[in-house]
Amino acid sequence: MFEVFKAYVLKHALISDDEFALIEAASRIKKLRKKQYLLQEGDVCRDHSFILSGLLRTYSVDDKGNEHIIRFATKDWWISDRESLLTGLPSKFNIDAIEDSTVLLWSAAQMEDLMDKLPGFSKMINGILNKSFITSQNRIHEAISSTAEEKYHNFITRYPDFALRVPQSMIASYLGIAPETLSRLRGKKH
Amino acid sequence: MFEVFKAYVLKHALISDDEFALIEAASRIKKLRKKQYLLQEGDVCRDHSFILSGLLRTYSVDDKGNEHIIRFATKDWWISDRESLLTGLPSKFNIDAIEDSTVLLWSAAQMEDLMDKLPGFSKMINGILNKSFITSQNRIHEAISSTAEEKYHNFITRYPDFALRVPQSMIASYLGIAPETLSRLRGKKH
DNA sequence: TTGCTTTCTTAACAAATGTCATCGTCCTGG
DNA sequence: CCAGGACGATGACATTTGTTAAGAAAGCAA
Repeated sequence: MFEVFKAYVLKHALISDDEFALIEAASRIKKLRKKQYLLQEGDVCRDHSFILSGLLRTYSVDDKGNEHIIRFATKDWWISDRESLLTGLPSKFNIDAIEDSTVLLWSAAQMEDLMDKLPGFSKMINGILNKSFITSQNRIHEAISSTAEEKYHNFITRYPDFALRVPQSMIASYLGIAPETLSRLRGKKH
Repeated sequence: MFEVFKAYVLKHALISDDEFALIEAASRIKKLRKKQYLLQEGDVCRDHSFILSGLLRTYSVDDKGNEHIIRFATKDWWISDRESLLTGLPSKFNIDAIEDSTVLLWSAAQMEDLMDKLPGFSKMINGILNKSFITSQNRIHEAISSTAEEKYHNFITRYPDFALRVPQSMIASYLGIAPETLSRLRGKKH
């Protein structure tokens, strides 16, 4: 399974076999069944996770019991609560598996160590962080400037795969609208 | 004016005087009058900017001429369009000065060079990027899970300074609501 | 299969927000 | 100093969205 990760890294950086050996030695593998938590609200997030297979989501639950999905993540994506990871404080978010999944884990300390020892790896990780930030900015832009219909259209255009693998109520949650509203939008002619 | 930047950096990293000399040599200073653009939609963003004084905003303008403010930024904050900076493609956003401002600039190439040569500086910049990403995630969370009233309340709590220096119509734009809606929310008792 | 759960749709109504227009105040540039 | 513009408040009305409830269709487990 580590091969999936290796193939991913080689798309972004030049890493030698010796370096991969270090990275692999510091990693753990974890299998998750559907609905299983990778991180639960109130716990401290201790690991960076890379998804080898499956589909996960990050979400919060409010006072009324409503779930709010911050993001979905699938093969070749990273997932964690960076805030909890950085501060060591309990997480506000849950991460769980929407489908049976497999992830690679590195503790914060291990990741820090790897990044100090392997500049190429560090540069890659920070490049990914930069792209993640850009994606976030664009999502914020969309959230404040688009109608619900536009948001939905953009979602299925940008993530056609998720649209097939995820129930519509979760898409509504991701977009910040009620599931009934999404159902109505879909019913309308364009 | 470079002293403002130096004081900021020393709060986050250990940088020697020699290193500061390098950083300063690569920088340019720019003064902006109120309403002056730092970046205009359609232009390529070429610089990382650090704000020495004043207040700026990043925003887009839609088909109907409505402005949507992605973020405000003031002294000791960085501002740029990271997407345009990374890709070299024209920016979707405008950045302009809400107050007379002064900024320090580094071109993308200069910044890259500095980060390669100065690991401590690089680590600091990436640490800031990490925090920016966390802030973005929290804003996304708020956008999809809070009412307009909660968003406004959070804004004035988190950024009391901006609430005083920025017209309410801009706050409304930042929150993604019509200025009339914000005016009504304010009119209501808490 | 059968029964249970999940998912999605639809309807009726309430609440929130947007749009358009008007008005008064402040303030600032000429 | 004055006039025009920016800013904010408010009202009337339209539109969108949330809420509650009910039911149909599909999937899943015993």
